[in-house]
Amino acid sequence: MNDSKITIDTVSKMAGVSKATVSRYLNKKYEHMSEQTRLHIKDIIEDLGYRPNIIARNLKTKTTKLIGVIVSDITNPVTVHLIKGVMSYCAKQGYQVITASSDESLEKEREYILSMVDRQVDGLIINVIDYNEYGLLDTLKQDGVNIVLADRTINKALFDTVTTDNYSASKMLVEKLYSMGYDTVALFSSDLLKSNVRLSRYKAFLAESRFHTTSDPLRTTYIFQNDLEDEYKAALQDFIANTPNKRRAVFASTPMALLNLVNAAYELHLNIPEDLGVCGYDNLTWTKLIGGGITVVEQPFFDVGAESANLLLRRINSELTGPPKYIELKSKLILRNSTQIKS
Amino acid sequence: MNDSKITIDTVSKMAGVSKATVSRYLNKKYEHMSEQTRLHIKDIIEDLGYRPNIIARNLKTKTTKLIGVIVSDITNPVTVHLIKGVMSYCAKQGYQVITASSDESLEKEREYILSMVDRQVDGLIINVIDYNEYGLLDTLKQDGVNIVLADRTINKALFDTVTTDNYSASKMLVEKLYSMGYDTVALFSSDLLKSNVRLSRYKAFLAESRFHTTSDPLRTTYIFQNDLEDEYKAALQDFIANTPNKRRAVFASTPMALLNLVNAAYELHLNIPEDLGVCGYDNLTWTKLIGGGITVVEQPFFDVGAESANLLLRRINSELTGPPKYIELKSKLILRNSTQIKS
DNA sequence: ATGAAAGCGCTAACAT
DNA sequence: ATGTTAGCGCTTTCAT
Repeated sequence: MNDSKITIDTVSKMAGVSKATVSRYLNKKYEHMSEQTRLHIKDIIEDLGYRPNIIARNLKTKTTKLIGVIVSDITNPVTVHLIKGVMSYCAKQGYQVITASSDESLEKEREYILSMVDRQVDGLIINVIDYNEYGLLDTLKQDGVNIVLADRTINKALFDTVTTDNYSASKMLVEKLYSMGYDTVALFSSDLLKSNVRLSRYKAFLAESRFHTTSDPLRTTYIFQNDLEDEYKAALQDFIANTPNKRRAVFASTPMALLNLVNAAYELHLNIPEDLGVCGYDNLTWTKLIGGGITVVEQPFFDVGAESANLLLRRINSELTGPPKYIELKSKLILRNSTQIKS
Repeated sequence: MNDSKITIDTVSKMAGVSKATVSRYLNKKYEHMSEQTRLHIKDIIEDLGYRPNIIARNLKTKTTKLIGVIVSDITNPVTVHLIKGVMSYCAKQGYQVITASSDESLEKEREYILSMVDRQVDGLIINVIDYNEYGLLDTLKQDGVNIVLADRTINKALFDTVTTDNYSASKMLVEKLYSMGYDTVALFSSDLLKSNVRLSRYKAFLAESRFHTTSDPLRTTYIFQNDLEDEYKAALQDFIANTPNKRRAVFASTPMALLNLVNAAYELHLNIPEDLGVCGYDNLTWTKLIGGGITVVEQPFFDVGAESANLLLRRINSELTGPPKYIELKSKLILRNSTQIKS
């Protein structure tokens, strides 16, 4: 590949020292080394343009400084920030990242995990498939593989986990809507069974709603199995029809629901925020601009990634021992025009 | 990590054969091997749950089955499809992908490239920083590193390149607008100097416009240095004011420009498509729904990634030799409501 | 059809 | 402060 002829042997001979000394230099073990030889080796290495063979080092040290990241869908805009967070933290610590997208397939997830373990990654950060049975992960853990779960959780007691405060952020959002003056709030959610993240938001909506209204919040809860445009339109029409003369808002608990909701409002010629308050997950680029800005919950996915990496590297270096950590990072509520109540 | 005690040696002893034979089995060199030993080794390996040490293999064979991908910005929604294309193709061929995002920094790009080369990746797919001076890439190429440039180009004559038909797709779009009945088309573009991709679209706009209108197309060309909302609003106002009683359309040549344009139209209470036809790059999720759907050019980024990987792997395996290939993949024009002319 | 043995390029005990 | 040496776990010639 590069001038693979130049090895540590070449350097040691050119420098007139042993391989061991060169190796010490490479690993910055300068303690018992004369400044003279250190400088000399430095020169030789630069002259030669020598670069150590990482593979040989890996074989010897049984550590690769490679972290495997498996995400459920790399195409999801928020996932990318998670990956970026991991990469950013890892880069600082001299680790590199190998990524794979399981595309919501358990089989692929399994395959990639095994393949990464075979490659001797020092640890794994996994954005698991929902309702993973985690048999494989459990086995790997027994074998001493370091694993951190990011965003989606399986079993807090078993695996280090970093996620966001879906429940409390959703509660806070609903609370905020009522306190700003809305008197009825609906939930628009994509299929609940697919994800416990969605489930948390759903539960938060129900729990918080009961503090603010006497009517059954289930009556303004709309779940969409297939995220079809028409379903949203019908649901929104229903909500409007059932809430005449009310100050109403809709909380869309996924980005897809939010986009469909905004579109339904547009098609029904409902003005945001005059006829309808709108808010939801996540802070995607378009939410800043459309409709004069849409109120959203922003999940700190970069931080989730970075914190996952932090946890993982500390486990790897045994700076962290003991039972699994469960870390819930705080989301941010971004108030925008779409929930500016106009009385 | 895993039961690293189990090596090829363990297997060979358990099976009562030599390491060489086991190695042959692992590499599927069954030609000169009795079915009996083959099956026997298979059993032993399964019983033991043995998995070969990839690092040791890499050291010996000087090949890692690892491909490095460096993108300029992993946060860019279209970039992700490129990565996915690479991963998908590589996975099929038994290669894995190591990714890094240079975040538009030449220094980071350089650092990641070197680090990947040190890791002995078998090849590199790079979505280069614009206006890269490519000195490093050139050197690496000399040293025999396989490199494919994806999306952004440097020098067709020097590097295998896979990109999209920015010029011709943009021309086609402008042509389409006029042939559908618009009589004046404006270009909204983010800063040109940052990217030759944008430059191609700009040139295409000018070239094609001259076929359809006698007025100077530069008069309806708006370039935004900073992508500020107000710049877009002012530009749009200007365009509207200068084109009374015209059937007008705007071509936004980047996703950012498109989003800002849609927002400006909204703020100025201009209806799409009644008052203004709108179209642009790229086919992001929100363009499907907002405004009843926005006409866009969809670049085949998944295919760009897959084709890049294809080219690279063929170079690696010497199935492809000779001068650099330059491949331009066709974009797709997706006509939607936003350019439905209403006379 | 299979085995023996050398060696990939590095690190780390152990010596000196 | 530096050198010697024995591997790490594979693959691959060369024998047989």
